[in-house]
Amino acid sequence: MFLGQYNHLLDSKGRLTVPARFRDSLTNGAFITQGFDRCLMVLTAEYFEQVYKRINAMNLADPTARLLRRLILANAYPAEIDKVGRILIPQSLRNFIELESKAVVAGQGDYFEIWTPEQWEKQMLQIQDTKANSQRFATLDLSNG
Amino acid sequence: MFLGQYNHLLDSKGRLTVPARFRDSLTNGAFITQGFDRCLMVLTAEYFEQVYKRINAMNLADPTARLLRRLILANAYPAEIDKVGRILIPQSLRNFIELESKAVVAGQGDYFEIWTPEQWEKQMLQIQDTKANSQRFATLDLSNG
DNA sequence: GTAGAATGTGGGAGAAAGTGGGAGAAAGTG
DNA sequence: CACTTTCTCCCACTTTCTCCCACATTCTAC
Repeated sequence: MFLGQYNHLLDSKGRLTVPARFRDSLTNGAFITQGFDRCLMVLTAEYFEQVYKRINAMNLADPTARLLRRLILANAYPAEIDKVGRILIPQSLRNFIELESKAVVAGQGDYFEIWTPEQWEKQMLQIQDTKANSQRFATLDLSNG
Repeated sequence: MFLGQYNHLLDSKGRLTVPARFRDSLTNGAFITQGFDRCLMVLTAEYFEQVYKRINAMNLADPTARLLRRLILANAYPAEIDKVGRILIPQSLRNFIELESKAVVAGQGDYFEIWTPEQWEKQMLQIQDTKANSQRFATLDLSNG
């Protein structure tokens, strides 16, 4: 399970070190893709397979389905971990979130996200607004069982 | 599986380099044809067979079926990969999407698409309209498990 | 507190990928 | 049948990528 946040650096070749605690979950392979909001998502192969199956089940004749397909698949890449635990982030994805040297890696349970420090900062401000929080999540069901 | 997007150049003879990561899937042959929307589709031989069978099973008395048949079959060509990994894009298909020098190659899982940068840009803008997305994604249940 | 291991970062060299063009073969035309 | 044009196969060059090693810092155990 991916938990916690880490500040890591990208090197000049676009490589990012995956936090050591995350690596065990990626031994069967991983995929990196555009996330919701201005961030990237890294998924385990298993999780990505699920998403892929759902997309593949959609009707090619439906224009919206084709759009969705393009969004997900044309922005997804297999993420291979090198010997010292880094993944290469494709140029097109770096462009999408305007990622340069500094990155925030944030665990999200079944997957993790990659942010620029600036965008992450904004997220944190939203999240730390406790007044807003007291109302915001009311509609979500967090009951147990 | 075809994933990711690549910006490649066509040379003066209309040849396009297939991304190296895509080539393994095309060793049994490939077909190129007009896609839905203003793009071209490149299919593996296996996948093309499937599509062909499905089209063949359609009722010839149905005008829409005949249209689809013409769209796909009359615009399909076998695509042969040369020694350095390029396919020749037939003139008629280049005309259809007004393809000149620059092309975007976009993975779509079982097949991949070829776009002009301009048309692809339009697609991406539509897709990244996040408000619309929240609705589109609702149809694709991304919850895990 | 110290030693050894683990983690994060940087860079070089060889290999692979992408692009361009020439010459002979094949196809089309009068 | 001769001629022109298009196509196909081959080679060459440049750029990018990938694999490998090296180093510094942090963490862990004793």
